[in-house]
Amino acid sequence: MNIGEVAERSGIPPKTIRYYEDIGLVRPQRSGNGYRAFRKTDLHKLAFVGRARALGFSIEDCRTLLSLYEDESRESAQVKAVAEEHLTAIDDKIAQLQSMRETLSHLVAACHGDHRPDCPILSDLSGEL
Amino acid sequence: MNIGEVAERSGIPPKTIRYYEDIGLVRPQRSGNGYRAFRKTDLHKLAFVGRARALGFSIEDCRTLLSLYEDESRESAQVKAVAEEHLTAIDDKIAQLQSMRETLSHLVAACHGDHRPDCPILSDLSGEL
DNA sequence: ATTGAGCTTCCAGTGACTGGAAGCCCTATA
DNA sequence: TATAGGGCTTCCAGTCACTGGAAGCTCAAT
Repeated sequence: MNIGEVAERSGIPPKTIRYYEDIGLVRPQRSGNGYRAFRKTDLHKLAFVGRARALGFSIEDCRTLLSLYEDESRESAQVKAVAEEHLTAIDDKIAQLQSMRETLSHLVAACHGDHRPDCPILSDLSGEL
Repeated sequence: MNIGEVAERSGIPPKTIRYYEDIGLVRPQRSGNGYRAFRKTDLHKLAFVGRARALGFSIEDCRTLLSLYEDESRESAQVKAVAEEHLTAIDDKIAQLQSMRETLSHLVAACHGDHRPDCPILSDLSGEL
């Protein structure tokens, strides 16, 4: 398979696939013409990474998860630990965003949003009490 | 004021303040010795940016908000528009994270997390049905 | 023979910093 | 007066995960 087909099948753009090769996530072979020659396992790996990325895992997490996936002597506890840590990070992020959302929505609601210059959003940002 | 004092008072690290000068957010004067000489208005601006950043506004948004703040002929509708757009972006982000959280938490709950290798997290990522 | 699509590499840019190195400036102490 | 330290300066490079673009090779079809 050439990169285009792999891109289509995995949903990952060619550029990104090349980048993943650069950083050693996949190691496709090469055909005589210099084109990358992907095997099924490469496609499989890329799809795996695509799904992990969609769940927000970092590239380093993906690397870890891939190696656990390929390690038959893994313990599921190792996988779970990675996932739980990521879940915690997601929760922290959500909490942070919700706190921003809270403040911001109050400010937006308080701003009349007309042609007049006075604005509680700017007042807040400028540190007025 | 030197950069250290401004950093302490605004809560923004010296490195970041220099960066903000680089990109033209603040334009402190210079003392004879080459040190940056911040006035009260510079400190005020930096604190403004610090609060805007804490609400998740991008640097470009901060630039816009600062210029609106300094523009006496602004209309509050302009400020509100920026804030509402950002609020929408935050909501999108939260929704995306919650969707990840949803999937991930189910997977984590389903993984027994012991010494055995079989793991529903890896199964899911590998595309098993 | 030529087009056009697809592939290759390499370089640069994104956002918003952050770390580090090399070196000047200022104050205090021995 | 020498020196030690801390603070300041600039510049370069790295972060994360791509993404865009340029120059050029390959391949299949016309």
